[in-house]
Amino acid sequence: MKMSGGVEWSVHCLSLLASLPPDRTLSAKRLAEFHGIPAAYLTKHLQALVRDNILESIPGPRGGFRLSRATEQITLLDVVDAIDGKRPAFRCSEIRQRGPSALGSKCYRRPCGIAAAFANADAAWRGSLMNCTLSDLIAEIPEKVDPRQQKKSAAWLKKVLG
Amino acid sequence: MKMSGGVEWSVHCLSLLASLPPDRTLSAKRLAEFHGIPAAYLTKHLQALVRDNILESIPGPRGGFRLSRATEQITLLDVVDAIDGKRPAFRCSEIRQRGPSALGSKCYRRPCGIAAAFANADAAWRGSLMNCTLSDLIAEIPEKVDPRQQKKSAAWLKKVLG
DNA sequence: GGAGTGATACTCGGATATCTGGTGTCCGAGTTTTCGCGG
DNA sequence: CCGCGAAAACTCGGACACCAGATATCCGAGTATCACTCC
Repeated sequence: MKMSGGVEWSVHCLSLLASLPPDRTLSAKRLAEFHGIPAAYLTKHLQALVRDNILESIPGPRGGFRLSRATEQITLLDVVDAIDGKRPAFRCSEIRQRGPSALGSKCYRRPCGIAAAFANADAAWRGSLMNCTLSDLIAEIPEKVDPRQQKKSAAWLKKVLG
Repeated sequence: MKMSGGVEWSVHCLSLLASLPPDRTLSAKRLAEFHGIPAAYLTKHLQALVRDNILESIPGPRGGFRLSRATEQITLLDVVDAIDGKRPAFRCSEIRQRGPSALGSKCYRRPCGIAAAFANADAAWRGSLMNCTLSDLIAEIPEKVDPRQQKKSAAWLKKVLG
């Protein structure tokens, strides 16, 4: 079980986009350059974020992407749902309805106990992700990120925003 | 993000194995027949359970598989780890160490805040699975499974064990 | 009748194909900017 | 000097290859059983 690597890219990009002035944008090319990742593939994921109303895209020169909502209104769960899909990891294939001791389909109105247990775990996971907003992640940058890197990032931003 | 379908098969098989008398076994062929799933592929997953000391395998005629521990000592997390692997779904690729504003590798002793957030969610998920034992699942069978199916299962077991 | 022995049938176990989904890349549609020209 | 217009350059967006891991299968190694033979 592996989550798409695009989730990690997306969260880092959102964090960077949150640090630029209002109404300014960064193109997919710039975002990819900053993180050292392939631009074309990153674009694919950014489009998914646009579809879920997490980012806004501006076409043309001086265009690019910017946050569509306040950082407090963007949770990690939103990003995971947009990139990796909303379907749970465990999917009940109803094998209890197969085999020699199965009954008719009408006898299985109650959910399978095994599927329910995994649904609980999934809910706990989603709950944890839902409680972590982009704002929370940004708030802990000053204490967790090396000040020198913060300086370099700010300088890079100043240069490309020119 | 999708978990291996073998996890579902495994839990169902473990539940069935828990219901047979001590020192009796069921072969992979029988287990597959009961659940209506391909036997050869099921064998692959059962072998993984043997490797993690959840099942014991007996070779030869009248051989098969049986639980290696008490049902209270087998959690859903044990099964997931055995079948799907112990690696977390989110894997930090350390993209913070890449790009134009990165520093030397020695400056990243603290874990990435984003990875930490996902690690928390993963811990919540694992905690939920760890708290659900095979014994718990079996305990709720009488109230959740149609009595007719319980009858048919018992009859099938009696036949193949005969 | 009982014990020994060989063949047998059934089991697990690992090595081998196939296939879906994620990964990565490319080219086209659209829009804003910008440069040049004319008034 | 100012307004207009066309070309250009840069952007996003979706369509097209590639690759890894899961899915599915098969054949070989090993062992308890069973039948047969011999004592």
